[in-house]
Amino acid sequence: MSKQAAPLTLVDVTADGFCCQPLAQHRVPAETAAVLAPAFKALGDPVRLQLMSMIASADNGEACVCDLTPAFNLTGPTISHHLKTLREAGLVDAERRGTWVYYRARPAVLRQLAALLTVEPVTAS
Amino acid sequence: MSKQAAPLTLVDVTADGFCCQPLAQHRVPAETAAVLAPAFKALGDPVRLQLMSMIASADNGEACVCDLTPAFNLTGPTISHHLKTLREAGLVDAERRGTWVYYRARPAVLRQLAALLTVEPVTAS
DNA sequence: CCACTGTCTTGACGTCTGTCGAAACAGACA
DNA sequence: TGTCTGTTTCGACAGACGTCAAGACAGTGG
Repeated sequence: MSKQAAPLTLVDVTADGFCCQPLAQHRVPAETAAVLAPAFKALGDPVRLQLMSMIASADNGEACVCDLTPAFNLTGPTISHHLKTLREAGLVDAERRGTWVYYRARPAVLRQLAALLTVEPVTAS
Repeated sequence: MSKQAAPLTLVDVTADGFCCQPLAQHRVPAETAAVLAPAFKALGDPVRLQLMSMIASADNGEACVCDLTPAFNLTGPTISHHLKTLREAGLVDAERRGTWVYYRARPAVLRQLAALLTVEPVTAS
């Protein structure tokens, strides 16, 4: 993992306009790559990709852990670990309301990742 | 890594229309997640993200290993390993022409990943 | 045919990751 | 207060990953 021994400073990928020249138009600088790669890495696990989708597509924009966990054949701690990974990657926010904890997606970050991957319509080689 | 012990069958993510309902609109099924997650994982390393960008943004659409390697403080084998990862994830194609090997991006796959991450403009909650 | 250059594969090493069980923590309710 | 339910943290383990050095392979040019 490319010496990411850094403390994982919870980089603020949220700030709109941080980056996101389309990857195919301008070469991504090392600094930007170091910041964005963890977000892609967080989505690089099938369980987390589904979790992210379940949270982002939830009716009221948020999903309870109690709804998420039963959807997988995994233990509570494992789901909690994956959610922590998504949280540390800046992809979701967590909020405790009474007994349950609710997770909410951060659309700005998703938009940035999408913008980075955007490719011209056809380019016709 | 979530039992991805599967042989990594070089899934044909290329076929347009394979997937890619926006992640935030419809819950991603497990099957789709299993196919797409490796692509995100491949982009989850700063070096590979830069390699991908250098290849995708290259002038004639392709980049020679001889141009890629000197851009990093890494040995040839290491770069080769990362390129193999991108290849196995279906993100790039390789072609040998004479002495040099050229890598070329696969825009269709990038478009699919971008589509998956696409979020409504603002949603205004 | 034989060197030489460029690229890839192999083998090895330390680190990180995904998973679980057990235990700790936070709120709700009686 | 005490107990119960839901969630996270801790400790541990097998397996995967990133990196390199050494060797193998492919093409070029003498």
